[in-house]
Amino acid sequence: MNLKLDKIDRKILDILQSNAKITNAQLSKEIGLSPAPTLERVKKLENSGIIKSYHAKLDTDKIGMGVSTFVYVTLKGHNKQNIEIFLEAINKINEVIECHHVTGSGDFVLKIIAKDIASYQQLMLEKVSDISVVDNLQSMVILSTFKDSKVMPIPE
Amino acid sequence: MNLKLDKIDRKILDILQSNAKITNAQLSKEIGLSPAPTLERVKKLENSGIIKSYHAKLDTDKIGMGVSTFVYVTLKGHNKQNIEIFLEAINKINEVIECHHVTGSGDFVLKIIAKDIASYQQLMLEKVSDISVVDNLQSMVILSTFKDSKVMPIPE
DNA sequence: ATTAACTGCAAAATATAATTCGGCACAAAT
DNA sequence: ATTTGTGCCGAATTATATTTTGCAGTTAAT
Repeated sequence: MNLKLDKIDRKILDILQSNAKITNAQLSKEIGLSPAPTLERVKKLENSGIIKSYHAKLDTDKIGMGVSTFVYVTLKGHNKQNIEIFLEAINKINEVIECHHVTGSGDFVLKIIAKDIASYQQLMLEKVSDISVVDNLQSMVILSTFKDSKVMPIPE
Repeated sequence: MNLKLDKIDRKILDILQSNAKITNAQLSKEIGLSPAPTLERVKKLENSGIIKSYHAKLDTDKIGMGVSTFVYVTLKGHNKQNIEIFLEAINKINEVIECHHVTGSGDFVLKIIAKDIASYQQLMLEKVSDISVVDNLQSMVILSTFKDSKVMPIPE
């Protein structure tokens, strides 16, 4: 599978990142090709795994999930077994929508969403703090989000 | 506009969050309705703003953006004007894909992607550190991402 | 209770879009 | 020069979305 991306491919990726629901006909116009080769390129990008998936983005306030937070987690020991225990527990919690292993004094960064502060507190107390290998938690509540672009720049 | 979501709406949102490219026919099967009312519901969800947009998710490694980081930013003053100066500068940097105003001793959390560590360093030195109102920066490199679900739970 | 208005649904008809196919042009290799 | 491969286009075909019509259940007003 050839992964080299030309200018047109990058344009396609740009457009599909910001609007996945565009029709192939419209996409082909915007990149300056006819529908057939446009579709061919999109399929190639999908099959090669460059495009991993397509997702609907929801309004968190409107679905009643008004509270979003980042949580910095430190584990009791940084060994492999503890990490596995932690990840397994985290995977079961739907409100944890992101989990990243990071460098720095802490170990993990989580992104968590909740209905409100009360249910956030409950979630943290009952589910997250409760994970045996968790040593320390530091929460930051997101007051507002100014950028959440979903469009990554693509290097040449 | 009525924003009340019933069980079927929530199921639709669940499915579209994890797979936005499903056909209406298939979606209608999975929720147990015929295509017509299914489409009607999806359109309602779109028009009411509950579904904000649709996005392709790319493989960061395959597009050559292997480095992702969280950056914790403290401004020199927490006043409105400084925040505006900061946000304006941040908005121009494509590699900054997220920017959240958060509680805590610092002010903002950024998510930044870059080709590699070298270009990340260059980006930080030349563009981010350079913003006049930035006081302190603390970077955490993402070693690996275990969860990035794109599917938020929806309360009843 | 009876009617009217509304809502959500299904089935079929229609419109739109995706996909496939055949062939042409250019480029690289022999 | 000839072959081979790649990428493109236009047209035909197939699949899908969308609209329309009408029916049934629910609610509200008379």
